[in-house]
Amino acid sequence: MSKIGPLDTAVSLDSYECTIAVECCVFGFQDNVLKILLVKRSIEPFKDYWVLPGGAMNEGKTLPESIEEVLSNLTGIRKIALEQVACYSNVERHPIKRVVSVSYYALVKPEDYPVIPKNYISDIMWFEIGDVPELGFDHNRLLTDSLSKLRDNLRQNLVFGELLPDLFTLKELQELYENILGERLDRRNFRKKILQMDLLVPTNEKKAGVKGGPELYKKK
Amino acid sequence: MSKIGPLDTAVSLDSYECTIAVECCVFGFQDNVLKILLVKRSIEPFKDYWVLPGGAMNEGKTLPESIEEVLSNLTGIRKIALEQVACYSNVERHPIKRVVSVSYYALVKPEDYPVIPKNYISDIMWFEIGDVPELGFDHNRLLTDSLSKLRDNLRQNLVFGELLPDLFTLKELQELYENILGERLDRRNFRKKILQMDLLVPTNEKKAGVKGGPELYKKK
DNA sequence: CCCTTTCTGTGTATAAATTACATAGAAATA
DNA sequence: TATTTCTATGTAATTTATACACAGAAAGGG
Repeated sequence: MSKIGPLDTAVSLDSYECTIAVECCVFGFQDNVLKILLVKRSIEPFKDYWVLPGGAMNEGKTLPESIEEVLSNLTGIRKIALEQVACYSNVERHPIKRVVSVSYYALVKPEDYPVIPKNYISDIMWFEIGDVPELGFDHNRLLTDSLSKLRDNLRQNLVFGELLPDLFTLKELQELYENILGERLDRRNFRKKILQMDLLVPTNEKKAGVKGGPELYKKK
Repeated sequence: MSKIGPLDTAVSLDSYECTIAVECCVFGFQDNVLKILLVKRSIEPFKDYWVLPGGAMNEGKTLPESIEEVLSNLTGIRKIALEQVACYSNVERHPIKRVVSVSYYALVKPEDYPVIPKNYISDIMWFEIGDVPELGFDHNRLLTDSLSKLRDNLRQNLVFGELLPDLFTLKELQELYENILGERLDRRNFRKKILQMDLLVPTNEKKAGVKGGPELYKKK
């Protein structure tokens, strides 16, 4: 095989190599607000800054597999649905070395995943979306982009992953929508629209402890 | 700085590194059909296969900058609007070494860019979207994904880049839409919808050589 | 136990957006 | 100049989205 030039599709054996990182916006829904899982770094750079959980892609693993591993190591979160958002390649986005990051988002039920800071993380916490501080690296940007993508997906389909319990009322679902989209919705129109999507099944059970005795639904 | 573990956001100085490639779906519109620019490889792997133009990300350049360089070297195409599509990381997607690819798409006027095969490319050609052969690597998949994204973008906004000349008739625009979306549209409804977007300006000029004397428009 | 509160569940009228569809006029061609 | 083939345009019908009010169910307090 002769010398390989820049036009060749990335086959050059001496082509420039670079660290690839995966970062994940883990969204949760708790106390009736949309939250995001952040971790606090105990090392430089950006020591004591909050950032999105993430880490380097591993040899022999795909990006989604690497994300799963990172999240599993950190939070016990496993087997969650991930959605790829974008790829970030600014040269100076990491102060020490060149890192290209691929971001994903995931939707989980916080109560299913008790979180404990491990490794080089000094703290881990769910933040309300409105209360997110200045993050390390360019992670505010990643979060903004992920939230936009989540909103788009929610508007177009009925995708809310594991943000709700298995059984939920239509009101709970509506509040989830309102929180993510950041706008209020009409109750009757929302019910009409959601039900005619034909993706929910009524269980004929009523939610206890709530006035009016609302019906519980589950995903089809 | 102490030893750095997997949870750290890609700061480890000895973290796994990997070649990153950029691949671009360059769409053009010619002879009234949507086309895609493909190049034929003259080296292994996938020698004599058609693939999307692409190449390794360069040290010190972002991904969009790297794409620009690759395309410029190959086709003279410069300063085009790029849209990021997705990132591909299957371990075995390149038969020789691990390569993670980030794909983009671009929309150009083929007549503006005479293409000549250079470097390790033995041929270069515009293919009709319906006539694309089996491509090297996983590039059929990349192409499919880019086309989906283009369709989505076209449906939602009025984005057709440089696929048309500066001045064009509404009929030409409609045919572009029909070609990309793969469906026929009603002429009157299309005109109504497009014009009320308020993104086109009439020029009060008529296109010569065409019966009916259709008005020429340009982008606002 | 009953009264009050607060939630659920439902329908209809209106407005807005989308779709279907036909004819008269302008430019080219023979 | 007659014919062909294209452009330009409006309206009615349908579908979709929005606004809105009241009766019944469960909980809580006295």
